[in-house]
Amino acid sequence: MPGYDKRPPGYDKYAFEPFAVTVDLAVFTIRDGALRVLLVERGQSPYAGQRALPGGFVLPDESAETAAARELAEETGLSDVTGLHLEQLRTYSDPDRDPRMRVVSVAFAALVPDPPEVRGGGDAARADWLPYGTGAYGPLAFDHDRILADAHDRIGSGIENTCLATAFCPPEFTLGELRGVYEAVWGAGLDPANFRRKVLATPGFVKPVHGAARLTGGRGKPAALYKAGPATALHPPLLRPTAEGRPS
Amino acid sequence: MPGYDKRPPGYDKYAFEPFAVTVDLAVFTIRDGALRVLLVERGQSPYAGQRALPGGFVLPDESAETAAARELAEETGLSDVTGLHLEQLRTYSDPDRDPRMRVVSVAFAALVPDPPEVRGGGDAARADWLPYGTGAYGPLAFDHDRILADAHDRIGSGIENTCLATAFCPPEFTLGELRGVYEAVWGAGLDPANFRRKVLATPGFVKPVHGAARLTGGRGKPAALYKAGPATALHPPLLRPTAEGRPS
DNA sequence: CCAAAAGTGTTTTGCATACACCCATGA
DNA sequence: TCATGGGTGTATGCAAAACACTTTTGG
Repeated sequence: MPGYDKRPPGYDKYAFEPFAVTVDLAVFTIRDGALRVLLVERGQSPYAGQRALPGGFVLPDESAETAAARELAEETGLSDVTGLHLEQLRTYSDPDRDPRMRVVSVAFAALVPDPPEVRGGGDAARADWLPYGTGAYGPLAFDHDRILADAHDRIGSGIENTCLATAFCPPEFTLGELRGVYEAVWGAGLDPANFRRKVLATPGFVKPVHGAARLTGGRGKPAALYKAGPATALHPPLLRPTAEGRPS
Repeated sequence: MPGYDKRPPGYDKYAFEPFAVTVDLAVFTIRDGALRVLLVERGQSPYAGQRALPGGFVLPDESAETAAARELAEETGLSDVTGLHLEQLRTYSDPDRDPRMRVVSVAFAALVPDPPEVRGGGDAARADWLPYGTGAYGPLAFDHDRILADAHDRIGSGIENTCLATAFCPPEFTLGELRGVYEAVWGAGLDPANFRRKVLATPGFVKPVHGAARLTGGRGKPAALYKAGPATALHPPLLRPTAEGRPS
C-alpha cells in the first residue's frame, strides 16, 4: 500500500474507530430441481426475525477465504469443505450498511452438491435451505438482498463460461442432472440433445464412468454416469437460451 | 451479518487488533498503442524503492468505492472522475500481506482515456505511466503483482463482454482507435473489416458523430468519428482471436 | 506514384438451433 | 403398450473469419 504512508498526521492504529471485517456467504444448492439458498433467522436486533445470509467475523489470523471456508463448514455441517466451490464475490463497504458500527463485509458465493442435513456442528441459529426468488422469505437483513442478487448473477454467468455447474452435482452424475442444474439456475429449459452434444464436445468438462448406469428414479432409459473433468474454463461458452448476457 | 452475533465471549470492538482497510488501484490507459499502468515509487520501508499500485486508507465515513474515486482523482490529477470506469476487482486479505499490521485491501481496476499529466494535485510520491508487462518495472511491493495481473485479466475479459473499451477512448474516437484498445489489451491483431462490422452491428455500442472526420495523424483515409453509445453489455461478445477464455 | 489506413463486398465454414427418430425402462 | 427420459442423426440459418477490392489521404 503506497497510500499507507499517507496516513493523516498523528495517525496511530488505534486512533480510528476500528473497522470490523466479516464474511457473508450465499450458499446455493439444487433440491427437487429448484435452486435453494441457505438462510439463517436472526434472533437479535437489528432485523430480528428476518432472514439473513450466514457469515461471521474474520479472525485476526485468517484470510477472508479461510474465514469463509470455516463458516461454510460450520453452517452446513460439512466436515470436508475442500473441493466445494467457494468464490469471492465482492466487498460491501457502505458506511451505513450496519447500524451498529462500521462493518466491511467480503461476500462469497458457494455451491454445494446435495443439501446435507443443515446446521451440523455449528452454533448457528436456525438455518434453512429456502427456494431462491419465490417469496419464501421476506426482505433480508442489512444489504443481503443485494448480495444475494449479485451472487445469483455471478453463478448464472459462471456456469455459462466455466465448468462450475458440476459443483452442484454429486461425485457421479448423469447429463440429465447436469442439465437440471442449468435449468434451475437460469430458470429456462434447454434442449437435451444439444446440451448433451455441447457438454461432450468440450474437452475435460466431464469424464464417463465406464460400466455404470443410474436409474433416474422414474421411468425412462437408464442414463450413463459421468464425473467432473479436469477442465475449469468452458470454450466456447454454454450460452443461455433466450436471455441476454450480463455485464462483467 | 448473522455471525455478528457470534462474537467471542467478552468481545468489544476495541478488544481486537484492528483491521486497517485500504484500497489499491490498478489504473490503465493506452499510450502510443501500448497498455500502460500507473505506478508509484515507494519511499519508505518496507519495499522502499520498489514500485507499487497507488492507493490509500478508506476513511471512516467512506465506502471503498468512494475512497477509490478519491484516490484516483488525487493520483491522476483528474478533477472530474465521474464517467471514468472504476470497477471493484476483489479483496486481498492474507494475514501476512503487509508485514506491519493487518491490512485488508479492496482492489479496483480503473480505465482512463488519455494520460493526463500525472500527479496533478495529490500528495502522491513519484508516479508514472509504465508499459504493462514489458519488464519496465521490477517486482511490485506487497502482493501488487498478483493484484495487477488479476486486474489485467479482468480488463481483458471485460472488453470481451461489455462496452467498456470506450472508457479508454476520448469522447470522440475513430473505430481504428477503438480497435487499437482491443489490440493493446489483448496483445493480438484484429481484422479491421470484421471488427468494424461487429461493432456497428451491436446496437448502442457506438453512435456516429455526423459531419466530422479525423485525420489519424498519418497517411490514410480520414476516419469517421464515433462516441460511446448507451449500451453497457455486449451481445454477443467480441471474442479474442486465437486464445481461450478465462475462468470466472 | 506509392504506402497506409478507412471502408465495402463476398465467400466459406463452423456451430447452434430445431426437430425427427430410435432405445430402454417403469407403470 | 404407453408414457417418459436417454441418446443419435440431420437439415437449416446465422454469424464469424478470411480475403479481395475501392477510396482517400500523406509523402
